Amino acid sequence: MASDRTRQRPVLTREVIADQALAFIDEHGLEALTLTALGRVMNCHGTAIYRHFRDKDELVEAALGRMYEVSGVGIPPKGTPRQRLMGLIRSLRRAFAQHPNFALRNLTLHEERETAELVAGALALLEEMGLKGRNLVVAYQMLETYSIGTNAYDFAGTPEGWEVRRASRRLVGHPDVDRVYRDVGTVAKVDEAAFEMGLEALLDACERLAASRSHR
Amino acid sequence: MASDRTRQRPVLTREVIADQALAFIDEHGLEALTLTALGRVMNCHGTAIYRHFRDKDELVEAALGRMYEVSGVGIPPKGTPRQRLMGLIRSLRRAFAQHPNFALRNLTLHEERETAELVAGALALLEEMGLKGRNLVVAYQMLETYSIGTNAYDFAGTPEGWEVRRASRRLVGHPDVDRVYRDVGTVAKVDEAAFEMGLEALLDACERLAASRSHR
DNA sequence: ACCTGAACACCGTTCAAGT
DNA sequence: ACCTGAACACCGTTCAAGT
Repeated sequence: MASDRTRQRPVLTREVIADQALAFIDEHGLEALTLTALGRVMNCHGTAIYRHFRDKDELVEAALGRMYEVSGVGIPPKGTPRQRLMGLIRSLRRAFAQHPNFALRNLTLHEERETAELVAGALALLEEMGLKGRNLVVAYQMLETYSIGTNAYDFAGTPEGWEVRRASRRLVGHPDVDRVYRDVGTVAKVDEAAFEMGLEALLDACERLAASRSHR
Repeated sequence: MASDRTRQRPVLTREVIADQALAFIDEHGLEALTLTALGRVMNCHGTAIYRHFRDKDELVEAALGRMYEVSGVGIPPKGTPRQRLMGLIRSLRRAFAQHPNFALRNLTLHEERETAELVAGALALLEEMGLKGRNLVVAYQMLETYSIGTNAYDFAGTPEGWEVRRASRRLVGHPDVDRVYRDVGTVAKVDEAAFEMGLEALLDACERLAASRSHR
């Protein structure tokens, strides 16, 4: 119905721009995202973006929000509380595995409005596991910090960073380490095994805390 | 013995510049570190630094190295393997608590030559606990990722970020959470309790893994 | 109302020129 | 050998001018 759009430029709206920024960051990385570069991709002047976003930071935040949406981050509807909690944390990890260039950005804190319902859902699951009071808060914080922290460290700079981590490991000169890290593919596998092992251990700790009678 | 140094400028050497950069980052943050700003502090032209460092990244890396040194990061000489391992990880956490502006920088991987002996020491302690082969590598990776990841998430943007995290928590509207986060001081306390709880749980998992007969 | 183009302040980095 | 100063390319951001 649009009369004549000038040479295939999409309509500039917050969502369209955020999606383009998401694609750009996925392909070229966060450091490469420049307003003029993004404008070139969208067939518009880079400064036009300022009509829709206050500054670059707000744009990147919107792109991160879109990433959460398209990645299907959420709590699985079925299973025990523990299983559903692990499902949420694993869905977060999958999201950053697919969009590793957002891993670092997720560490700097902003007002999190969109994730508030995920937090509420996770808290409800921990309550179902028997946690309450200060124990509930500490357990939640432990899981959030573990999830965000490990995602950031494991995926920041991947896949190029795998070779760096592997080289650093072999520099140590330990025979067992040397054998495991013989090829680059094992770096991600070890990271994954370590993540799963840690996740199970932390949830064990949550269950133990729930079983203990001390709750402030 | 120096004949006449021009108005209190220290001799420009890698170590002196790195120390000044460390102090600057501690005070003003990593984003505020500009070569011209650092030059102003040191009474020299900003470009003079390029005589001693290849680029800004190399300078920041040197500052991070100095931070490790002055913070006394290391393995305590006495105790059980588990205690010594926890001592190392806690010393790392103390270092970033005192120098939070380095928390984010530690996530991007570089060739780690200086920390190689710490890695070797940690591996030796895990071996004393009975770990070997692939299990040893996975356990080590789990602890390293936990340490670096939690430090990054807990300290990036502190102390200003505490208020942001607290505001985000109260946004959820959960009564228990609301009560715990009544004042800002509790944010750091909850983070600390969560870190300790997770650390113990991960070391429990390492001991269990060592006790199991499956290795490799 | 929305976009363009020029402009501003500020980066990291290079390099010829000074001493 | 080491530092200075000018210069370059490139940022984010602002704003008057166009349509």
